Amino acid sequence: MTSLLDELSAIAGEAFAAEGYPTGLGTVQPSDRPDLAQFQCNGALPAAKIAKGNPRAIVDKIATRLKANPIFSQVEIAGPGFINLDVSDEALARRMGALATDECLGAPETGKGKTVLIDFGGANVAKPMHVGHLRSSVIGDSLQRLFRADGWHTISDVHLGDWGLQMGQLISEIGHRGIAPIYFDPGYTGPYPQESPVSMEDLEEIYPAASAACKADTARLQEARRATAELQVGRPGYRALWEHFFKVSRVGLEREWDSLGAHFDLWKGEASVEPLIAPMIEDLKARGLAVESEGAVIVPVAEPTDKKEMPPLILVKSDGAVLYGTTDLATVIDRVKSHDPDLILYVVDQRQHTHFEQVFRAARKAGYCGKAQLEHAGFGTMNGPDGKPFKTRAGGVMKLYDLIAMATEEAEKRLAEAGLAAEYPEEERKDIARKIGIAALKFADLSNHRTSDYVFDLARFTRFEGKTGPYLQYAAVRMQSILNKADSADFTRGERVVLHTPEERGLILQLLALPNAMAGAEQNRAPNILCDYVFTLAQIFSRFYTAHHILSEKDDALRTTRLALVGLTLSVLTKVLTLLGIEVPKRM
RNA sequence: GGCCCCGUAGCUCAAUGGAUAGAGCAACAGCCUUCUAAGCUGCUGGUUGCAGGUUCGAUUCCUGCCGGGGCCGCCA
Repeated sequence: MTSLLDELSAIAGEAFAAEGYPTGLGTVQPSDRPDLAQFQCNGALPAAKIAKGNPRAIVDKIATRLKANPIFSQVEIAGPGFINLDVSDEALARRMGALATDECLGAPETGKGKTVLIDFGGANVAKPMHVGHLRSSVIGDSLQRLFRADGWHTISDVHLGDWGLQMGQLISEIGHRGIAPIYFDPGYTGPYPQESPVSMEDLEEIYPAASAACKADTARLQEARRATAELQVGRPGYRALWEHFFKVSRVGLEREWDSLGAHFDLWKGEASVEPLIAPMIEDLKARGLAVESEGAVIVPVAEPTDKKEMPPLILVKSDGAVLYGTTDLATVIDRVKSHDPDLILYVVDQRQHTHFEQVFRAARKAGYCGKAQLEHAGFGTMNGPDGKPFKTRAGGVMKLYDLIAMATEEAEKRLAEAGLAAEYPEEERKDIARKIGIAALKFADLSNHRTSDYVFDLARFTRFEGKTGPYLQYAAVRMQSILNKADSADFTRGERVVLHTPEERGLILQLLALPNAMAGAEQNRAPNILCDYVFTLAQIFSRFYTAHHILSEKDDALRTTRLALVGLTLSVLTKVLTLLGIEVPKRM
């Protein structure tokens, strides 16, 4: 089903076309002046520019045509050439009926027949997830949900960091400690033990130690580089160790993402494309796209029109090891071959923008993209109160697990303060607190523009008042509570509604705007548009709720209409929260 | 040094080139014997960093400057 806004735009577009102007000028948008009208169309102004005519004369003609359409209850000319529009109550009620019976609640079908592959999560093997992984996980998962809801075929891939220098650092550190000598014995070729010589907890301790050792001692760094290169050319003992790292890490990572509610279709990593790398480099060399330079193999990607200097993409280092740019490029080949996507979206820190620009250019030059558009959807950092990237009090990196625990604890505090859930079973209260904590983190993260940094403030994020996740959950719970009571009283929810008041009209208009919010969020890869939409919906609902008492309403027609509005609002609210990855408890 | 992003109310943040730049928090004045007082109504708060330019119209596009962050060939 097309959205109300699209229908109005089409009507206005026809009017412009009939006067000899481009259809696109008919774009109708919600009015900037709700006191004057519900909608506005500004197309007459650019039309006047095209025709070099007087906007007023054009707008008169367009308005006359629009007035002939009974969908409008008001068509007025205002200002330099704006057209203010109101839609009739009958048309709104009809639209609402259609919305209520539509399972998708009017979701746009922008992705019909198209495939998007989303690369997010950003985690590495052997490293615990920390606060830096929150944004990629939360934004990526939300985009995945949104694209799917808009009709796209979506494929998500964690694309684990499992093939670079950090692997060599781990291996050489384990060698130094003599934990598992069998993997380092050049004379031994297997089979290697089934059981991992190191646990996730071991890795969490070993990796920082290895990293520090390499930083302090260049000999150790050389050793780690050598181990990396040997792993990549397939030394059996190292490969066997690597397998253990991957398996052990995956268990821990899955647990973390489960608690965040983020899921991946594919658990591939940099190493998955290892077999593709050598042929790819051969191919690039053969075609003269890759060249040797200072002992390394590079792909120059600078273009004459560049204003900024664009360093080449380094495929093979002078020590023979490959880099993440190499695996990223090979991954494009793999993804195009396996899924033939229309779009590959990389939800990765904004600071890696240049890196992706290099990889994308190399992929295009080599013709590896198929029909896929490659796009980096970067994001800003989560900062502490000092405006610098978030740290623990001690100045270290906070683990994601600890962050979630902190949020849950804060949520429990808030519940106690508000006197909510006090008499519920312990287990249920814990579950509610967990859902609130996650909602607080996610909504705070997603409601900021993707590309901007934001300040972490847990006390603010977990409030039940204001623009927060917990507030929206509470709003949903209370709507559900009204509906439960209505069911107990055997009240029916109307199918045909009769709109009478400004509060009812305001609510229905916002409900009907859902498809546009979804389309806008998709187009800009911007979940904050959904956050704005859903918060505004809750505000408008509050106004409606305050103005009209529902369960005590004596007039059956009024009560059924209003119950229908409550039901529909709850459906839309829940749906948008789901797109944001936020769960609503049954009660609070 | 070069390049990229950002600079909006006291604070945290929004705003496809369009009317009077909006929310939340904070402050102030009202509103609960009624569906969970989650809020609602009203009020206060701005030279959109500065200076130019394009445009009928600029927070938005262009140029310069100031301030903050980031990136800049063998880490990811």
